[in-house]
Amino acid sequence: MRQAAKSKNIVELVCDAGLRPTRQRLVLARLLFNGIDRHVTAEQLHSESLSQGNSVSLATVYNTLHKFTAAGLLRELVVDAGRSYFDTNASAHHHLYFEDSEKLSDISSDNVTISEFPVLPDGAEITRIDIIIRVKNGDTAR
Amino acid sequence: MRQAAKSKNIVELVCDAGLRPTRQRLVLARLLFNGIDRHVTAEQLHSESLSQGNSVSLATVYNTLHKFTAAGLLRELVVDAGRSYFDTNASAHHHLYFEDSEKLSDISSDNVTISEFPVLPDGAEITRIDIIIRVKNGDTAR
DNA sequence: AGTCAAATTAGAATCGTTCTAACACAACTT
DNA sequence: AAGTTGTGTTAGAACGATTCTAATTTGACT
Repeated sequence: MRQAAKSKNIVELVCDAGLRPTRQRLVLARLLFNGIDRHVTAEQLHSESLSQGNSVSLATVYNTLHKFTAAGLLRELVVDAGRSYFDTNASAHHHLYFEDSEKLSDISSDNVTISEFPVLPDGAEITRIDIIIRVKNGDTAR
Repeated sequence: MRQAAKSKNIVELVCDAGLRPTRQRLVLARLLFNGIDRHVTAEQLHSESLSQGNSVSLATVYNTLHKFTAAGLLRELVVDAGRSYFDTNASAHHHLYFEDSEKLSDISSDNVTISEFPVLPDGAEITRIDIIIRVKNGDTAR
């Protein structure tokens, strides 16, 4: 369980990921890892940092999201054509997707069990299992 | 089980979907519903019809794929950001995604069981469950 | 044949994302 | 504290998939 709430920890978080703790990365990391799990798009995160007065270019937002993802701090997920969400919960779990509001909510993998696993081709290695339960109507969680 | 192999059936297939059997739609339907389940992108289908001498504009390919999807003949699925696949198997089933070759292969839903279903918010209604098992290495199953 | 809505089209427009190449900065030297 | 070097940031251009627009064509029904 990650609990990177205080600023000092944010610097460590970024450094531990093998990344230089630049102003931009710290701004973004603070927005992302504030203790609450989030599902953000690059554009969202960009406008959040701008509206709080911390200018970061969109290119940097993308670069940083990808670096964080490569470092295992984030998980990228695709739900809709033409838009990526970045999930601050990088551990194994699944998703509920509210089609109306285009919001995501986590499902613990404890709540889902896959039995009778399909046979994989020789040499194949599973990198990830994504389960998305698409829902319409109903309140947006979060 | 759909078995729309012969041309006559193709006309019916399109008409039964409530769509006018135009030349373009028949060309595309013939490519799509030839008896073998396929996972195609719009661009792929477009170039297939061109290379067999049947000109169809890309816009029409998109229009048609969406009409067919709305009619329940196809199922759209997103695996990668920025690209939609259309699956000619519209019934409930799941997918294996070969990251190296960017190909998909079906998994019967009989092979996967979800137990301990998560509790949904009030009023929520499941429209679909997508399970994608991402695989690297291993042969591409067609 | 004539009408009219529906379908098709080329090309422009849009959207999210990535690229480019110039500039700035952090960290390490001395 | 200045110099160097490689890494990070940036604005804006470029990109690829998809959608839109407005004009034209077609199919189906008088």
